[in-house]
Amino acid sequence: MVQITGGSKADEMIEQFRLRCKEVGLKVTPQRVAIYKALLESREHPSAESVYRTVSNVMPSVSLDTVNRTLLTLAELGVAFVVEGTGDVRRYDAILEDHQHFRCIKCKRILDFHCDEFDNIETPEFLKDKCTVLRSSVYFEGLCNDCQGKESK
Amino acid sequence: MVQITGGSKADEMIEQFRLRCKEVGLKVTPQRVAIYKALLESREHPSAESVYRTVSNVMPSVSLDTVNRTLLTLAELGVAFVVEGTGDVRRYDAILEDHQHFRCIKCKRILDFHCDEFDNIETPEFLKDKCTVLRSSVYFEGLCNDCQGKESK
DNA sequence: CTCTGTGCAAACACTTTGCAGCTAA
DNA sequence: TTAGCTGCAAAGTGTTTGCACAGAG
Repeated sequence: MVQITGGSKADEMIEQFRLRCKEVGLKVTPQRVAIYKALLESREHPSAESVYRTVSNVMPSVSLDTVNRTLLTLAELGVAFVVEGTGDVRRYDAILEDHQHFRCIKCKRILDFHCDEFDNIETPEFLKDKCTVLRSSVYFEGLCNDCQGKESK
Repeated sequence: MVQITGGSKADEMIEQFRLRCKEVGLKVTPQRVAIYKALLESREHPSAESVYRTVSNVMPSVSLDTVNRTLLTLAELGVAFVVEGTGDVRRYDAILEDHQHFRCIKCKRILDFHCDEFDNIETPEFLKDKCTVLRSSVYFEGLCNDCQGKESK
């Protein structure tokens, strides 16, 4: 849906990425640029493995580890992010009643809360054409009070 | 949709669980009951490891594998579920503009879509007291058309 | 020239699988 | 009795860490 139009827009984003790196004091290595570019061009929320395969085509010497580390770096820089919830161990819930989740990105704790207005999110029509929605939820992410104060990474 | 109302009706829920097992032809083993009970009583969306520790207290002989398998079974039964997105490999996204995600629970693919009304989800006041929300999103889960037809589990 | 970033390999953490003995029905 | 479970151990997958060398600034 969201479209990155044309190649020039991508170039522009890569330029911004370079600036952002310098701003924070990170080196602009060919690997980082290639990985960011691959992520930008991917329309499928790739896993590290998937980005690795793409980057390997243009830079066969790159390692999966570098891809992993770089993607994490990109997320820290704020030029990319981790899709909500992914990367966590599996967690279960026996509460079947409507409720929403807040997840602390530091300690990984999940807080339940409930807000009537979020109970019946309507599935957009165009989504119904593409898939069968079984569950929908509103999801919040951030820092819980316990983790908020602590500066320890 | 199984609707269970009430709060301190753990025994009642366990009874329903027994019935549900029989209904589907699953044996009601002490392990299954203990694991379901532990999950019911936990208020923190536990991981398998966490449930395992709890159950170990009352049944030291259980294995982590059984806990893992049983939790998956509970999710299939519909008496519990996997918290949205958890258990997947980490996935990244370089699109910073507002958009929402649909995730196919079978092939794990993620579809982007965009719906204005979901862009500015307001954080409930009481949540603001408990944590600092950095991101909020509306999330849909189900089967994509490609997986829909296929009966292969 | 210096110090960060990279590639490699080993270590980890979590999950899944195969199998033999056990047990709920 | 017997099909379905469980416990154990091993294998699989994804992620992290430690280290020496390479290359960006």
